[in-house]
Amino acid sequence: MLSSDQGFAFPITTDQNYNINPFVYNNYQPPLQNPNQFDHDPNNSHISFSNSLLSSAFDMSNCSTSSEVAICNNIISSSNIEVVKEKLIGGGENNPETPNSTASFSSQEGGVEEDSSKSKKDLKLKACEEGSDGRSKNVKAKTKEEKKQREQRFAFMTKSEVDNLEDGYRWRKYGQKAVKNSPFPRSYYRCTSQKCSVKKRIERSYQDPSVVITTYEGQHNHHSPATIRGSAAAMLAPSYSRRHHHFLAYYLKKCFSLQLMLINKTTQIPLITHISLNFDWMTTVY
DNA sequence: CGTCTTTGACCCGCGC
DNA sequence: GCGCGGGTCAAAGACG
Ligand SMILES: [Zn+2]
Repeated sequence: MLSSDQGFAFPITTDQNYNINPFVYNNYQPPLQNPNQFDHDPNNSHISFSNSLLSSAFDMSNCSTSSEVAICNNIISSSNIEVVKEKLIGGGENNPETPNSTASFSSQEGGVEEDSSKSKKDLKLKACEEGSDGRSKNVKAKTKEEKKQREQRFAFMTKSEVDNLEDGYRWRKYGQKAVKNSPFPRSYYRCTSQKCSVKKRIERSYQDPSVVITTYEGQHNHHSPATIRGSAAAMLAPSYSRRHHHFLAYYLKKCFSLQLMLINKTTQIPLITHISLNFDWMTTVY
């Protein structure tokens, strides 16, 4: 009974230029359009979320579980990290114009599940049960019809020199493979928590070596381990964000349900993600 | 000695 | 069937 099964996911479609184009489905409404809510602050060298974003991020009072927020502009900008660009986008994976939400799950072969954004009512929890037993790999991979991954996934790009970005959890690397058409390998990590099957993979962008693409799959069924030695306030401090920017980006995005498009500055190829709202982590912050 | 990384083997779905 | 590519396993190492 993993509680982590409530979101479904999607499709990571691939094309020749990008190999990540994930949509994460969670029963939420279409995003609000508040382009001005988050302004890039050039004066803040560490992290460029506006104060309004940060304050609301850590003040749940005005955040219901169904709210969604759109982020425009750069999210993070610092000397060594930068979410390249985000814009409110529309549904179609191929057509960023129309603002709408999860409708575009698109394409997926696996997509039995999804009734798109509106009919969220019938979440089919059964979807991803297989994960329970991590060990016995053999044939038990039944769940036939459901076959492969149903785990919620999302990815985002960060500009960073280091591959190993801090995100508050402990990971065990279980594989590394060469990426086609890329000089950089992709690393596979699994959460070290016993019953948690969350995975992530990290790779450097095909052509822009300064960009790291991190893809998370699944939801943690536990709190962040070290929940970082510190308080929320500490986490927001510049010195903290400098070291854990990735962590912050991860949670801030998790915090709000977002639909955003990341555009690689050099290639202009969008990366579209839809991220779910989740405040679970906050209980561990204090 | 526990924990995490390395790395080739293996598995599996898919297209030819 | 075969090969390829993505994903995972697990034995052996590295490390503290
Ligand atoms: Zn976990």
